[in-house]
Amino acid sequence: MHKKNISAPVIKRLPRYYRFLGELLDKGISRISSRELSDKMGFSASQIRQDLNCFGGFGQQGFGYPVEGLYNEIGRILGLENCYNAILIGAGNLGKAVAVHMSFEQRGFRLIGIFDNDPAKINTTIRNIRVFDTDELEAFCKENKTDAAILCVPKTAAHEIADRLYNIGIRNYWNFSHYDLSINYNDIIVENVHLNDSLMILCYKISDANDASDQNE
Amino acid sequence: MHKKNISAPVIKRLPRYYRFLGELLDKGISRISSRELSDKMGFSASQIRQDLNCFGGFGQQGFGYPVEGLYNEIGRILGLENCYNAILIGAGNLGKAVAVHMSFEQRGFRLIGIFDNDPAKINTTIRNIRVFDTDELEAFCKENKTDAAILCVPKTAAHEIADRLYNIGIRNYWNFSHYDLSINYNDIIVENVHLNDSLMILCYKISDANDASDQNE
DNA sequence: TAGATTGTTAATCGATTAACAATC
DNA sequence: TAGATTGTTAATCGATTAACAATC
Repeated sequence: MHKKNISAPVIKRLPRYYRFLGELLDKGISRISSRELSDKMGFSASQIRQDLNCFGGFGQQGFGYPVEGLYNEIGRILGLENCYNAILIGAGNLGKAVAVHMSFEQRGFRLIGIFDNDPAKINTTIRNIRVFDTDELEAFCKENKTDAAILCVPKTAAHEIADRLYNIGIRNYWNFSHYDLSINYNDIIVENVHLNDSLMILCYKISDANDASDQNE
Repeated sequence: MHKKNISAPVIKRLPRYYRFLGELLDKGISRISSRELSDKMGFSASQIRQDLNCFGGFGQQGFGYPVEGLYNEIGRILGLENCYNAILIGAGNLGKAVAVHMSFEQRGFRLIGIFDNDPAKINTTIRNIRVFDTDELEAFCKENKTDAAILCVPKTAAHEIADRLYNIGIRNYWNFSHYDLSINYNDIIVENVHLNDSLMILCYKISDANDASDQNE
């Protein structure tokens, strides 16, 4: 079902296709050509056809692609019909935002537990999910099948928590902490969200543009 | 000062260099070779030397790179000594997390105002910064030089807010909303943080790995 | 059928890796 | 000096774009 060895650039574009096709679907558009998609999304038509053909021939010569069929197909390729059990560690501002903000169920996940070591937070609920004491991590994961962990802890705590999660047997991570998990373990799957890095890149882009407009180099 | 036409892959790696060099500095390490950095960071030594040489010859043959000098140099390349005035729109969970969580001052920015249209939030303070009514956006930006906007509004509000910010003259955006700014304006600088996309990519990676271990294709 | 648009191969472009002379 | 490691050029690899035959 899944084709293998799809390159990282292609995979990164899939959610964007999914988003745009969803919008077209909402607008009631049922058919679209790679050329029209190109205009809307800013990828070249050639690249769109190449990308889609990694997974199969979803289009029809002379007519283009069926929006709904393609939308569903990409959802399936992404694996969104799954329901991976995820736990979130760190119920600070960021952890709370992630817990409340994300539509996990529409993205292939279910949030089954939140952990924190702040007594003021333990036993409260966020989005109807109980906040447990971090001490209970091992016991919880023994009782509840846990497929993935979301790391929203400060950098100082990340190393210890990561070791514990790894020892429990968790191998899939959504990592918001400033700690490079893949350096220490090589048999894990990590998707990083490094907000600091992102902000620094914005800073670079702005500074670079300013330098270019000031002609005095 | 800034070299021009640095490729996007190189720029994306800069914050990571900065982070690792900062750690070495904390540990009191004063000198490092591209080979050692390679082991720590997971980039090839060749790539590290290529990357750094985009900006200048910071190393010394036979000895390697001075950690502190290189750290400062990359900070300067990123433009972190700047102090761009930024406003944040949307004081929901995510906006609040971003406002509280980020060390703006160490990343070239200063957060000068937060905006929301929820009466319960207006005139409260987050991190000592006042939350203003979104209606006051134009007036505020007239009074206060505003270099960048951080968009933490829901998708439904993003389009209207983006138009208003653009009309005010703001051209630099840190975009957390699910709205593609660069489709509508072509003279702006945007750095996107699409959490939904990131979660879907994690879903793909997990599903893909599971398919590979189930041999039944 | 004629027009349109895909699927796919070939050409180009760019990024990464390898190699090595320069030099500390 | 000899050993080590950079800076930089050349070779390779991979991704994007262009082109066009297949076909709806």
